[in-house]
Amino acid sequence: MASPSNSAKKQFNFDPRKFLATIGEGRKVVAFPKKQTIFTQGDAADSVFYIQQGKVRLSVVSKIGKEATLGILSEGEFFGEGGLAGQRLRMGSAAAMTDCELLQIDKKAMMLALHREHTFSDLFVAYLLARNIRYEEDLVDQLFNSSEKRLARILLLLAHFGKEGVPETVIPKISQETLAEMIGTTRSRVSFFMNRFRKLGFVNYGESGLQVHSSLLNIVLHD
Amino acid sequence: MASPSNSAKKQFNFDPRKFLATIGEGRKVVAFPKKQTIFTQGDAADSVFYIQQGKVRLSVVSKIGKEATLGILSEGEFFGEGGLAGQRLRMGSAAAMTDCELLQIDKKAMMLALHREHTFSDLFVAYLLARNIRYEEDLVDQLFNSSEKRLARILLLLAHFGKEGVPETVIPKISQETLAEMIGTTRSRVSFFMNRFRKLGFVNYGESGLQVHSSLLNIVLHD
DNA sequence: CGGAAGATGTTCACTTTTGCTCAGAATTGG
DNA sequence: CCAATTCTGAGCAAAAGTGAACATCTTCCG
Repeated sequence: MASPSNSAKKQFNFDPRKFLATIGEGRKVVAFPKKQTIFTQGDAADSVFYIQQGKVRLSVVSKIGKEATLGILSEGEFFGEGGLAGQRLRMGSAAAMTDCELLQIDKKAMMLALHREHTFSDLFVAYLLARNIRYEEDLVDQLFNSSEKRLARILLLLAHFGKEGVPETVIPKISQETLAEMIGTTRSRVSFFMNRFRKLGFVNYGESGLQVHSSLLNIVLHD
Repeated sequence: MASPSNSAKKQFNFDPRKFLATIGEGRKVVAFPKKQTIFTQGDAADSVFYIQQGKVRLSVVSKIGKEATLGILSEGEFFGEGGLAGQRLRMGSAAAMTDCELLQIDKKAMMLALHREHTFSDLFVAYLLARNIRYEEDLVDQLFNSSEKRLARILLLLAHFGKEGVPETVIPKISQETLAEMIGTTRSRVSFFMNRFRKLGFVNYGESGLQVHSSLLNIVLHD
């Protein structure tokens, strides 16, 4: 999975941050400590965020209180862009998973910049395309696969597979609860499959966190 | 659900087709009769389509041959835009559900136009935002709801609810098979729920096709 | 250090869903 | 018009997933 910032660089060969800086008034750098809420479902949707540092979790709560996690975003990604499409209110919540440094851009300033700056517009289009692809893949995954496969896929994605063949450490702390919310199942199910994966040698709990072995791909790829 | 073309018009106040016409070389109008394949999973992804007339179904086939329907698109929507984000091959298939008139735009021409024409770029961004929102909603629906609720939601969306309070006729022909592929369940399940909905008076098979009553919303909204 | 709060591992009775199969209805194309 | 498909409604056993409970483990702090 190419991250949006990477694909933007690859295709257009420039650094997003440089162009974001040219927006001028209507933007500001904001810091959020770990666990802090950035915005909540129901807030006014009058700005867009760009992640300079850290990880952000997007989630939604259903009428009956069930929670779902839509994604975990990292450096170089945008979020909260629903307002640009006319949504008045936030349809979900965003929270800092680590200490974060974000660029908060007013909706107005963002729309002006998109209309004025070719390169910025190119960047944002590249981001939206990448995000579309990711949502589409997540949806396909939900339509096709069992919860065991969905869990395996999310673990591989979180481990940044595809960079090197080397087993890489997953984001140090991610609870089974959050994993369950991402794949749409219960925590006890996640616990059950995690133990199975461990017994089969696909993952292991090292001191530096959870390690994912590429052989886990077998679960995803098999039939 | 606002269709992309509507939201583009609402926000930017212009007609997409006018600007698409300015692309010049690198685009052509193509017609597809009902049921014809437009492109197939695995084809080279070297162009983007814009729907001028008709309805198009996007689908994906899994390794084991299961099929999923990702969406049914209408006039004013783009599809096949994955290539713009660097995808070399089509990740799914597209087929005409009705006789269609499409605008096929070369990837190169599209990227040039996006970079050159402010208004075209604005239009495309609006489309991508709308599409993102729709995918996000579909994903949330999958994460939260049972197949019964997912079916009810899809029926309401297909019936264009929100336009008038009037019960509207669903797209004349949509098989239970396709419905099943859209919500990620089996056809027999769809059959079961459709009968239940009918017995409860939420839908009925009129001579003009399937009619959806707004009371079906109760199924979606009730805990 | 010692709670308190948060994670995790496990179990278990229930529900829901799947994956068939089969037979009748509705459509479609000669 | 008939024959061949393609839909549809049903039923059922097996599989998967749910929700809640409860007993450890860990971590975090005062």
